[in-house]
Amino acid sequence: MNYPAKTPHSFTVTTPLYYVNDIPHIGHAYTTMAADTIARWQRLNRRDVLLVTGTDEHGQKIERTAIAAGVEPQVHCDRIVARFDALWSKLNIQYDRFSRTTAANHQSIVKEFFERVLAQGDIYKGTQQGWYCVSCEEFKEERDLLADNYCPLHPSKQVEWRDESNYFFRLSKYQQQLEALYAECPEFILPLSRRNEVLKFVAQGLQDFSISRVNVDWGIPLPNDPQQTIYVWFDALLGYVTALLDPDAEPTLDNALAHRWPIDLHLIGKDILRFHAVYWPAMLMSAGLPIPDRVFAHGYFTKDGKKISKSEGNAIDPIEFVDRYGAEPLRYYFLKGIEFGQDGDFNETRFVEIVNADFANNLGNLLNRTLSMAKKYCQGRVPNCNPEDISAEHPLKLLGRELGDRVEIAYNNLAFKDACEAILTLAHSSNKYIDDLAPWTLFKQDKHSELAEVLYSALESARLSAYLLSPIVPKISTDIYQQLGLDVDFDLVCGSHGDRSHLDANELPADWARHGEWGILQADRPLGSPRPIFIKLELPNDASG
RNA sequence: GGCUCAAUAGCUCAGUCGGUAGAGUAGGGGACUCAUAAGCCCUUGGUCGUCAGUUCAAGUCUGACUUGAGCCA
Repeated sequence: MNYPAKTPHSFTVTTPLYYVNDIPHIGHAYTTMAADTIARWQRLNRRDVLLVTGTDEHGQKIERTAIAAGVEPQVHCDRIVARFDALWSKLNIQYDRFSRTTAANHQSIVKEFFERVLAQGDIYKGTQQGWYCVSCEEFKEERDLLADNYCPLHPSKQVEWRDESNYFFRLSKYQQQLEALYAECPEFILPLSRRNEVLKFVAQGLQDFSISRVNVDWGIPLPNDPQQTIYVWFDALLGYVTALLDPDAEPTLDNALAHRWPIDLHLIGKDILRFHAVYWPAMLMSAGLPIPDRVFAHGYFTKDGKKISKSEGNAIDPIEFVDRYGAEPLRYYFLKGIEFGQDGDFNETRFVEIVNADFANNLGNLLNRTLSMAKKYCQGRVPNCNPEDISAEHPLKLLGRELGDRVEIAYNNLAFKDACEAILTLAHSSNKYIDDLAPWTLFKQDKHSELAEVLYSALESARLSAYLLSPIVPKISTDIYQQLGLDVDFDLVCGSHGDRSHLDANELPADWARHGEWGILQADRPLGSPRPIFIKLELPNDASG
C-alpha cells in the first residue's frame, strides 16, 4: 500500500520510549524538555503537532527487576510509568501520546510488522552464541569484557553465556541502501559528529542481528514461534508506530501510518543512536516504509565536571531540583546553558547565575521598569504610538523585525542556545535604548510623543521576547503577556492539543498570527500591574563550585 | 589496541578565505535613577594545550606529542 504523504501542516516528534528499569533521572528529563520545546514551537507556528513519549517495558532486565521487587512485571512497569508521568507533569511537559510497549494495540502492530518483514524474507532462524549482558540486553565481544566477564558498561554485572537458537534480521542486506540513505539525506543523522560515527560504523560492514529471545517470558511472542519473544529493541522502536494510532482506531499498520508517517524528528540521547540510525531505518526498509526525516542525538552532561553516576552519589534528582528551583529555570538552563548536541556540564552556581542574569536582571527588569514608567507617565496604558510611524532605522524595530526569522532558524535547527541568545540581545538592546533616551527626562521636558515611542518600543520588545521564549518558559512568557494586558496563556495555545477544546475556548487575539513580528501592541490598551516575573534564585549556603 | 573529535579570559563558548584575539557571565570602577542595587557605560583577565614546520604573516594550515571526550555491533 502507498501511504498518502503526510500533510506539510503536521509535525511529529518523539522522545525515546524510556526503559522502565529504574525511576526517571535528569537525562530523561533533558530529552523530554527539548522535545516539549520543539513541539511547543511548532504549535506556536500553528502546525498540527504530535509529541510522542512513552516507555519501553519488555525484556529480561525488567522481568528480573520485577522479580527482585517481588511483583509482577506489569505491576512494576505501572509503578515506574507513574513516576515518569509525575515528572512530566512537574516539568510542564505536554505530550500528546504516551506509548507503552505493553499496550494491547502495540502487540498487534508488532506482530503485523514482524510478519511483513518475515514475508520479505528478512527473518531467518540461526544460532547465537556468545556473552550476553542482561543490563545492556546485548551480546558482547569477549575482547570487550572486563576481568572475570564483567560487562564494561555495567562493571557490577557479569555477562552470561548464551547458546540460543534465535531468529535473525537480515541487517547485512541493507548496508548499501542505508549508505545511500545517509548520502541522500545528509541531515538524517544530526549532529554531524554523530553522523560520522554512524557512517564509520556502517562502513565496517553490518552483521545480521538477533531479534528474538528464548527463555524470556516478558515480551511479545513471535507470531511464527510462540516459544520465543521479540527482542526488546525490535519491539520498542515500533512503539513509535503504535503511538500514531488514534485511541479508538483498529490497531493495524495501515491505520497507524495513514496520516503522520514518516515521523519528522526522533530526539534521542547519543547512547541509542545506533538503534535509531541503523537498525530502525533498515527495519523500515524491509517493511517497505518511508524513513523518518531526522534523528537528532543530543549529548550527555556532567555534574561539576564529573560524570554523573549513582555510585558517585552525584546524581541530580529532577523532582527534588524542581521543588527547590522550579521547572522553568531548569528548562531554561538545559536549553540555553548547554549547546544542544554537545556534551555539557551542570553546575549549580552557573545555573543560578544564568537564570538570574537573563530573567531577573535583563528581561524581567526590562519589563518591570518599562511598565512602571507606563503606569506613571501613560496612565497604565500602552503608550500612544503607532509602530508603523516608527522609523525603520529605530534600533529596536530594526532588531525586532529580523529577530523572528533568526529565532525560527535556530529552533528549526534545535539550536536552543542560539535562539535564547538572539532573544536576550533584544532585551539588552532595549535596556540600553531606555538608558540612552532617558524617558524620565523626556517626561520632565513634556516630550510626550518621544516618550511614547521609547516606552512603546521597549514594551513591544519585551512582548516579542516573551512570545519567542514561550516554547522554553511558557509560564514566564504568559506572565509577561498578562502584564502587557494580553490575555494569552501559552500553555493553552502551545500545550498539548490532545484536548482541542482548550484551544477553541481560549480567545486568542485577532492578530495572533502576527505575534512573531515586531509591532503588535495596540496604543491605549490597558496594561497590567508591574510585578516581578522572576524572583532571583539563591544558592543554598553549603553549595560549592 | 584502531579510529574520530576537542583543547581560546575565573566560567560557558564564538572566531569565516591565514592578515594586530571576541561575546555572555563573573570581578573592578564610573555616571544616572524609571526599575527586582536591577540596568547603562568603562575596565582587569588570554605565550589561543606543548614542540617543531610551511609562510612576509598561523588561534586558523602540516606533523609529532600531552590531556580529555567519544565510537569500535
